Amino acid sequence: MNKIFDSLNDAQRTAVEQIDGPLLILAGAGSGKTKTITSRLAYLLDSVGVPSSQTLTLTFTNKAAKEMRERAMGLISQNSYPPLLCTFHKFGLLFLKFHIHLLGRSNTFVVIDSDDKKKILKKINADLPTALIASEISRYKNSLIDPTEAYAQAELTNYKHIAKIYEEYQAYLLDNNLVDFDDLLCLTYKLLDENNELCTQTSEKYRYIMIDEYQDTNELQLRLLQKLCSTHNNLCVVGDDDQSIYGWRGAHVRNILEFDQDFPNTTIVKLEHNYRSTQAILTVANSLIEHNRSRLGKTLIATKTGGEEVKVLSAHDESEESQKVAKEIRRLLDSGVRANEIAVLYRINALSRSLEEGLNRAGVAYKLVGGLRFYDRAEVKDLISYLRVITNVHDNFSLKRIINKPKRGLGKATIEKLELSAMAAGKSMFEFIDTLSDTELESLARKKSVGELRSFIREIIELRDIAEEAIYQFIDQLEKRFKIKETLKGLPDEADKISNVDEFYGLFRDYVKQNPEASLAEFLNDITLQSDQDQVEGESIYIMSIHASKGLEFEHLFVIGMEEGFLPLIGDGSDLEEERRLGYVAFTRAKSNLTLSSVNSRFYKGRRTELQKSRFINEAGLCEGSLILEKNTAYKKGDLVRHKIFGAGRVEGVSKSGREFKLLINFGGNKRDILASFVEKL
DNA sequence: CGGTTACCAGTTTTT
DNA sequence: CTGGTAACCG
Repeated sequence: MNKIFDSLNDAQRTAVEQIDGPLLILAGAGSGKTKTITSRLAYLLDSVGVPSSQTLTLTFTNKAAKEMRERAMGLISQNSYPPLLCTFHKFGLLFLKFHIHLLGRSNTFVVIDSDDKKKILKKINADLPTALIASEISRYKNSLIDPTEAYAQAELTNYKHIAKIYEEYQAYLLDNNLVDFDDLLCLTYKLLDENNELCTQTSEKYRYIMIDEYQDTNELQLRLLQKLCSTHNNLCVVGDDDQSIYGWRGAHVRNILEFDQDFPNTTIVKLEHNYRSTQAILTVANSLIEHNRSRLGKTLIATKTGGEEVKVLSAHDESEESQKVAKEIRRLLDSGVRANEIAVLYRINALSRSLEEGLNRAGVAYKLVGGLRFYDRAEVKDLISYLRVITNVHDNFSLKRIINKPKRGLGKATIEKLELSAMAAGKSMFEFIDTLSDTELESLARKKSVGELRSFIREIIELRDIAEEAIYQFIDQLEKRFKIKETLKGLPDEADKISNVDEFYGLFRDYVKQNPEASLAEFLNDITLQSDQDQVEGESIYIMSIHASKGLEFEHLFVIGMEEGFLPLIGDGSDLEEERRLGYVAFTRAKSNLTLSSVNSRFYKGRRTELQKSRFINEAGLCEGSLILEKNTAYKKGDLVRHKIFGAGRVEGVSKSGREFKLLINFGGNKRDILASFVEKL
């Protein structure tokens, strides 16, 4: 009990103790959000005596779930059974495993990822871009609109077309017993919505529900939560409206802004004490975010006073920018700062290239966070397809991916032919090929391929038996039979690919060791819901997009590309307030040092563009040359100066005029622009 | 079938 | 300038 409360401040403690009814915890950046949520869970179990099986804690990412679980387990007394703490999607998966039969479907379904989804869509439609259709279908599902409704409400022919594709896509999923990510949530909702008894029963089972990062929830998630707490309304959500940066992905900031309207009698607790950043950094972050109109309003209060001023660095172009940043980083490293305490952030990934060049030239090792995810790499997806076919030979989709890997002399046309004939015969491709005689097969494929196909079929069947009877031998047998690594030889980035394959093999072996009873199918569904968890440590600095930095913190932080058009990024669908929140998220990652940089021109999309400084620099209360590196003559806002005629004044702004600095000076209410050479520092 | 070249579009990204 | 895909020959 004391263990839980000892290190909490008053607001955190209030949040922990308020257990009944809706509770909104507005947790500012660095305010001890995870500590509060995990303490609350421990309090529920240990002090209130709620059985752990009656709690449900949901997060967005596996990483957050894992971190929270670890921290909660450290607080909870040993004798309680671990509470359910997982991602929204994992919860959906578990729920569907138990209840999907109520929709007339089998619980042997397979979860497909967005890549699979796009491939299916591409097959269905040739003309419209699949990315667009994928996101439209996702939008429909998240608004609980089925294909029939989508068609009915579509006015433009293009949308009718999309609705039609949506219908075919759904039929395809149903035929192959597949579910996509959105289905995990919308089918769960559907079950709860259509079965009152199940809804009541489920709500009564989870009497205390907590949601992390509530500002990232969408409409469907809100409605799902309303079902889940329909019998008790014991819903505690934690989030920060100022850190809502996923609007473009369907997150509704309104969910957090209007939480008390969705759940009447809400208690609101604000966590405004920031334990991460210095006062100097928080002043800048607060000043920026205050320019947003739609926010609940809170101000971060520093617990670390003082701190170095936020620096603004300007450069002529991206190569000078990265050179300057790299030089600063080099200096930090030379002064004994550990590499993993340094990070560089940017709004768009395209900015990483010049940065990487600069870092390489300065000999600074870096780790790029984000980029292509492990499970999305082609060679890893191939392996997954092998595993999927082995668990389910009827999976035509995965079969097509690997049937010619390694090459078996089958081209697009042959595969198409096989598929169509199989369809006509009412069989899956695997089954079809298996039941055909050699002569029949020869009429569909090259003679040379027939033998290859036969052995492919045989190996798959044998591997299926091995998976069932001796799963610990499975990986070795898979590699032995299909020579996966060998076929990667000679390809570009051969070493990387092979090491990814080895990594996958290792992951599989670990999984088998840890879950000896699990089947291949369970392994597959688990990894589909998993993102990159690699948090490689080592002596290198981090570079990543602002989005990827959410939830992280760094002692020394650089934010590059502070220009109009890059941050804020301007384009269709861009939202200035969300861009400002991105700036806020970026700034609040810094613990003791923050440096912003901007350039006069940047090479982007094949052309050089002249750029203006980001308005966010001004909004943050910084001005050009707030503190310019490498120039000891620079003035910054707040400096006292003396002019021969006007006397003493205070600097309010600094800008550049040719090679000189122009200062905006306030001489007792009289403001004037004056070149720096005409004044002296006091 | 499989490798080549032409062409196009081009934020942010988890599950 | 990139990277990814579609169309095109050997």
